[in-house]
This record gives sequence, structure tokens and C-alpha cells, in this order.
Amino acid sequence: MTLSELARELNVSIATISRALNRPDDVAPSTRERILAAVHRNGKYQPGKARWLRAQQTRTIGVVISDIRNPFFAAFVKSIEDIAKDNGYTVLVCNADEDSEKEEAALSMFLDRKVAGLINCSTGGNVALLRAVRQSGAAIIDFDRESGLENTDVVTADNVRGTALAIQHLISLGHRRIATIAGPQHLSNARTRLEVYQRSLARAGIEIVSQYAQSGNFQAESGYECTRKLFKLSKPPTAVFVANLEMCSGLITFVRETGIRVPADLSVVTFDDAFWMRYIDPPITAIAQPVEKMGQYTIQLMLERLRGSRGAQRKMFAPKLIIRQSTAAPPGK
Amino acid sequence: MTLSELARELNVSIATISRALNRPDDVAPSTRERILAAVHRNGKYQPGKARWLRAQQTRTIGVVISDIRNPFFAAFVKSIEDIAKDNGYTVLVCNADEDSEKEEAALSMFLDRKVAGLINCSTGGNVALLRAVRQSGAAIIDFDRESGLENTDVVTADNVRGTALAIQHLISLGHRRIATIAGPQHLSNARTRLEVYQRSLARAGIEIVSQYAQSGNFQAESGYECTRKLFKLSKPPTAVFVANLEMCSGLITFVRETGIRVPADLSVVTFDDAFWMRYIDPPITAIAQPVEKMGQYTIQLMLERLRGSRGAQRKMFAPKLIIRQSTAAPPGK
DNA sequence: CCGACTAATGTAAAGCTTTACATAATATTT
DNA sequence: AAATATTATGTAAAGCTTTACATTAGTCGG
Repeated sequence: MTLSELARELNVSIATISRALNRPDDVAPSTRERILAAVHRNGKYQPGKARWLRAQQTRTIGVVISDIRNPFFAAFVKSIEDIAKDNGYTVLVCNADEDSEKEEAALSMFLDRKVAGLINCSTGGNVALLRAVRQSGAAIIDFDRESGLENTDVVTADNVRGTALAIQHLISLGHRRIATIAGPQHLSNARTRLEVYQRSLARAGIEIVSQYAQSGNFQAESGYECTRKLFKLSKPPTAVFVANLEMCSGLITFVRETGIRVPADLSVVTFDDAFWMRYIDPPITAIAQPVEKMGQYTIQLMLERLRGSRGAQRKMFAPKLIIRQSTAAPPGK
Repeated sequence: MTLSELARELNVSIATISRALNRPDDVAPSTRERILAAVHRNGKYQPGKARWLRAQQTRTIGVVISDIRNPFFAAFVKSIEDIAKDNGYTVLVCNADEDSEKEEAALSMFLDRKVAGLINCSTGGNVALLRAVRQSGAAIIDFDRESGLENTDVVTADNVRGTALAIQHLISLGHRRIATIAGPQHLSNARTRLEVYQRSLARAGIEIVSQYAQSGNFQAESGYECTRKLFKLSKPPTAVFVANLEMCSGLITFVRETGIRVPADLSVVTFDDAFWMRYIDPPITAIAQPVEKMGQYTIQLMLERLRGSRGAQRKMFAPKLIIRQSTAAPPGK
């Protein structure tokens, strides 16, 4: 039912109805009641598509996440939502699946549909499109990775510190043959994690073996594959640093299938913590990011930007090393 | 940049540009190239909000899921997406968090933004709104739960069979004090699971103890709470059937904290399987739903509906009982 | 009781695309 | 070569709301 039909029925102008719905104070209480009552009665009037044509604000925040199956992003979305809702915003999620093409589709969609704000876990490309989104008036925040868009807020974990903690932990246990299952190198966070892995080894005077650095795509299957490759080497590593949760799942599947003992044969430390890591056998040593805090911070920042505050800032959250039983001294020590 | 600006620049009519973008065959190859080139050059023209005003198709499928942190829904979305993308559709996700109010916001949003199709994991209310969405021309499919909307396709697991399998498994192990951590009773699937639990016990001649049926809200915390309540009883159960994954996580946290031994003190079987259930200690006996298949079926059905096929159907997928080590004979047997 | 102000409502423009229909140009048929 | 069909483009309407501005009615101070 359109405004004009409703208007005819109630004998008021379209404008009055629109006002009664959008700026209730601008219309006399009596008419307002009459209109609102009718709106409810008639199977609820729903503002149609033309709304966004004129409306300045859309009260919608788009979120592009990179992997909906990764609990890290799920928790992130969840923590954003409650605060957004309390402030009258709806959160719309698109899953890019670490795929730049899908990200492009998601961004176009958000641009089309004119979101007020965009929180983006970038795959790395699509800068031009992001620029267009910004041009359309949306506030943009990079989360977890940097998109490369100039002059943007970015909220991430402190990847340098997190990775350093993990590697140092392995070194201090006596490991020297330390591998990594790295993420795709077009992602800023994956790059940092790999660089710091290399730097930490170098600093400790450990020779860097190129085959010890396998690159996956942040999804489970690739974690499985990379682990397999590591154990095909003539001198397999005694410890491995996995760059994210999903790839760690893949690693777990592999070691369980093949009977590799953790930590007796292989020590494992991974970026990202999950509920179940504490409970599996053995419990996994992990670098935990404070997801909830990060989510809350991000949405608060977004709300500020939507209120008009300016200036780009870069915020990093300190991750924590949670030592569990998947890491121990290497065999023969 | 709007079409009219572009039109002036290229010396063609707005209509021609619109056609070049939307129905490339309707425009001469030479002009088409010229237009497309310009469109690219100029920081890429992005169709604006007015597009949806006239366009018949939006090529967008909205999905309202009930809990983004539940891997079941995450996997569902994932399996939908690939096929949707191959068919030129974008998937937009809203998280209702088992909260009818949030669901309402999500549905209004999708109505506003005019999605072509809606896949809904209903919280139970909002039928009027769903009707409005349908009226707007969208195809609607209920997934996992029934919304109550008349004449709708619904895709679910066979909850009757799944629950019966679980309870029979416990009974056949010799359990008689069987509890359940049920879901919120306004959800159709939670209702079915509870009913079948009761019916199965009755059929086996087991007395139904009302305190053995605790209702949670399908989220982790409530699983924790319900377990706590069960163990406060003077005669705690020897087995429990948990109605979904997240509540099972809560249960696990509780039994680990308190040192309750599974399955020695308590046998556990849960609806929904997850990657990690196989690997935790002890591995959890679970009712696995064929999520991927369900997702693929749902999106295929949606695509058919969008192509114009009519008639509502109800499809159920058979779940499987995966017996692991969390279930055993009760103590003293 | 008049003028000035306020409050409530109406009028109409703006917003930007898609597409039915009209027109012009070109190709094809007889 | 004329008549007809086809192709390419243009014109303009339709789509439905929001909101600036105009209008009307009502209030209040002097």
C-alpha cells in the first residue's frame, strides 16, 4: 500500500503521512494518532523503495566479512550488532569468502543500496570501488586487514606483537625447526604475520628454510594441504605457527588422520582462539584476539563517524598468548 | 556520476547508456564499446538508488539467519552463496539472533530494499511482515523452522526422525533418567524436538520427569544454565539430549568446569554436528544434518521460484546419528 | 480588533533510473 | 525502386517518497 492510497483513504496529504511516520513532532497529535492507527490497521504500511531516493540517512551499516565460517568474524558481527541496533541501525552482512570478486559484488551491492557506513574486511583489491562507496557519502572502516584506501580508519589486532609472541614461545621451548602455515599474501595481516615469523627467526639466529613457510588461503582445506606438504619434507619441522583459525582446523584434521602426535612430534600454535580449542585433545596454544572489544570499538567508531566526526585513526588491539598443551619442547630435548 | 552527466559527455541519450549496461544486445556494438569504455574510465559509474525504483529484478537474495555464531547457519550461508553467485545473485545476510524484534528489523530492511527472494530462519513471529514481503513480489522459503506463513516452501531437517534416533540410542544403552535441554518453544523445530523426546520416552514406558526438560534459548549460555539446573536436582539424569549445537557448547563448558565425567556420569547426545566434536575429549555423539545439501537444495529451489515456478513444497532431510564416545551405558550397568 | 507570529497541513519539485513507445536510419524483399 | 522489416537511438512517462516552500487557520499581545 502506497502513501497516496493511504492519503486518499484518510483524507490528508501524502506529505502529512510521511511526516507522521518520519518526524512525528511536526504533525498535530490528533492527526498523528489517526494516521498511525490506520497504518497499523492496514496490514502495516511499509515504506517502499522510493524512500532511499530522497532520504539522506539510510540507517544501515554494511559489513563485508571474509569468511562467515570463521568464528572470529561471526563473533565480530555479533558484537557489532547489539550496539548498532541500540542506535537504530541495521547491520547487513555480505560474505566475501576471501574472494576479491565476491567482495566486489558485495561492495557494489552496498553502494547501490546506499549504506550509511561500511565495515570492510578487505581482500586487498577493489580500492576504486571503495573510493566510490566513500564518494557516495558512506563512512568506511577497515577491519582486520587494510584495504589500501587512503585516509581510512583501520581497526586490527597487533599482528606484529601476536606473531612475535607465538614464535618466541616456540623458540623458548627449544625449537629450531619452526614452520608456518601462512595466509594469502595479498592480505595485509597475512603478510605481516609471515614477515614477523621470518624476522623473529632471523633475530634468534635461526636459519630460514623456505619450505617451512607454506602459504594457504585462510580456509580449512589449505591448512590440511600445507601440513601434508610440511610432513613430506625430508626434515619435517618440530613446530608450526598457523596464521589463522580455519587453517588450524585443517591441520588438526591432518594430524588426527595420520597419527602425528601433538606436541610430541609437532608443537602447534595458532593465530585466533576458539571455544573448542580449550577442550580438544590436546588443547591448542593460541594467540587470542579480543574480538568482542574490537567489535565494540569498531561500531562505536562507526557511530561517531556517522555523527560527523572526522580524521582517520589506526587502532590496534593487543592479542594474548594462551599457552595450552599443544606446545612443548621438541623431541629429544 | 549519474547517467545524465555521462550522457551529456558522450552525446547519447540516457536511455542508450542504461541499455548498454543492462541489455547490451539492444545497442549497437560500436556505441556499446564507447559507452562501456567511458564508464570504466570515469572511476566506474555505479547505478544509483533510483535503479530499484523501476527495475523489476533486484538480483538479490536476503537471508535471515537466527544465529551467526552457530556453525550450522554459517555453513548454510556458505553453501547457498556459491550457487547464488553463479546465477548472478548476491546474498545479503541479516542476523536475527533468535530475537523476534531483530528479525522484524531485518525483514523490514529486506522489504524496503526489495529483495528478489527471501530465505528465512524464522523466530516464529512476524507473519504479517512476511506477508508484506511476499506481496512485494519476493519468493519466500522457510529454512530450519516454519514461520507460519501460509503456502510457503519449507526446507528442514527431519526433526522427528533425528530426535527419535537420539533418544532411542540413549534408551538402548540402558538409560532411564534421560533429560533434555530443549530450545525455545516458539520455534517450530524446538517444539518438535521436545515433543518427540517426550513421545519417545513415553513409548518406551519411561516416566516423564518434568524437571528433566529444561528449556534454553538455543544459545551457549543457556546450555550452561540448563545443565547446572539439571545437576542441582536430587536425582540428576544419567543422559541428556541437547537440542542444538550452541547449547551443547554451554553444556561442555559446565561439565568441564565442574568435573562431571562424560560419559561415566552423564551421556550426551546433541542435535547438530560440528567439526570439533570429533576431536574434543570425549568426542560427542551427534545428530548431523546434511547442511550443505540442505543449502544447495534451498538455493536451487529459490532459483526455480525466481524463474517463476509455483506451488509450495515441504522438503525434509534425513539426519544421521553419529555415535561417538560421549554416550555409554549408565553408571552401575 | 488588528497585526504578527506559530502551528498544521498542503503543493509540488526533486531525486535518477528503467522501459514502453516513437522515430529515424538502414537493410531486405519483391 | 518501392514497400516492408529490422536495428539503433531518442523521448518521455512512470515509479513513490521526502522536503522546501506556500498556504491556511489559529493564537496572542497590544
